[in-house]
Amino acid sequence: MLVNINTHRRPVDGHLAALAGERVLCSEHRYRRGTEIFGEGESAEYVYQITAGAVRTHKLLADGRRQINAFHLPGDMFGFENGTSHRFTAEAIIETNTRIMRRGSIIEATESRMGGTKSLLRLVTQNLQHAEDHMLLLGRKTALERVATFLVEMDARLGRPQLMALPMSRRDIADYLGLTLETVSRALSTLRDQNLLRFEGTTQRRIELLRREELAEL
Amino acid sequence: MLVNINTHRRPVDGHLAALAGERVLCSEHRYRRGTEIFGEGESAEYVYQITAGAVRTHKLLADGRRQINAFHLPGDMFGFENGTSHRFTAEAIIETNTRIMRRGSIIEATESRMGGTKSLLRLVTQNLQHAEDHMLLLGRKTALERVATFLVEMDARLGRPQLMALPMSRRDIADYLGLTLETVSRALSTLRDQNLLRFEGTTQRRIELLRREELAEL
DNA sequence: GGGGCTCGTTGATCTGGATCAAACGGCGTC
DNA sequence: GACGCCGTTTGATCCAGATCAACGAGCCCC
Repeated sequence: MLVNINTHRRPVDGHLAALAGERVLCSEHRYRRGTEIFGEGESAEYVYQITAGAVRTHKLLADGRRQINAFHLPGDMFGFENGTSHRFTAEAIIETNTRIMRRGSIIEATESRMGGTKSLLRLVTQNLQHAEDHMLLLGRKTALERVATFLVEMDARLGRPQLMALPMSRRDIADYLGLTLETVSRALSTLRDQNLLRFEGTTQRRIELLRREELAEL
Repeated sequence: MLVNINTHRRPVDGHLAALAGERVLCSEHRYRRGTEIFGEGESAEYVYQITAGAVRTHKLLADGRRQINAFHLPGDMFGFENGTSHRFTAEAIIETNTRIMRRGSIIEATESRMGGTKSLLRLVTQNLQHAEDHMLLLGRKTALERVATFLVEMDARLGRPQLMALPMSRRDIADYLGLTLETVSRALSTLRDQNLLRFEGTTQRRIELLRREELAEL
């Protein structure tokens, strides 16, 4: 991971900077498509916020089975850890820019600021809430429900665009939803056949949702 | 027959009380077996810490499918919320005593105390860490692996007793592991047949783990 | 003591999604 | 343009775990 780091002060905008205030050092960092941001077990020095791009965080079992915990999009923060080392691996799905700051700085900054605890707590409980919702999906939903839930989630997080351009592969989606890539592909085809969505062009990663309400009620 | 599962009481050394300091009001509350502590969607006024007993937190789908997020034992805290309402239901599995305090009080107390943010953050990230581990289990482990993981988790949390007295039913375990109760029962019988565990008496809820290492490496 | 619970185990069968396999484009390289 | 490499779709088959069903043990209440 030998990418140059430009350390400088950032203007207040977005969660991380706003939380920390002007006094705290943030630096920017760029990752190329497919590169690792940090690995499971590495020491956790920084907290990250995405300014552009997309990141996946996952855990691996010894035999290669992979579970993606979450996809992170611009504005999202990740890398909060309980102890001193990361509990999962983070990788850039596409070219990604991040803003990073030291864990310690965040805590200090938070303590010296009224209301800071509440905002910091909100960032972490947002991750927690997502994890809780995802456990329900993984434990109790069918393949079709999982894929529909995924589409609705991504649609909302991308701001309900006319055309949704997914950055991740079918395999990534499968590992996120606890399925195989074939099952994801079949579920998408089923939804297409039910006129709930449409593929734009031949690339299969651009999807237009045709009836959001019906998708959502799965 | 009422089994006392708190013989291995872990030091509750002041998580909630220490965090809050002496100034903050805590009150105690007792819940009978099977009663609801709070429901999904209710307003979230309090944070809870168990002093004795066991609690399950779950989400429900409209058709009755249930996913248990976590089992909470003495010393554990739960009820942290992002917004103003609970995202899941909490119920006492057995007779349970809790210490409760207002959300707001915790935040205030934390802010007025150096190092408080860090301890509070740890409590929440502990929940987050558990959720992340559980997603891997739900998304990518086999039935036998799930049950083995569950046993190892409970064993550790109960302080590795000679004899483990599980407070929860097979259905609770199944809804926690994303399985059916029959599959849980079969997995336990398989492990018994492999001499990895033994049922004590006829009640089936007292289990002695015979070879912890082999269980853990599943 | 007996009826009616609840809880757990075990057996038989079914099925949703995994696995194995093939084929199709798009894309980059030579 | 020909080739190989991905990523994706689609088809055929398989199987882990769900579902359906029976039964037994413990417990409560009358």
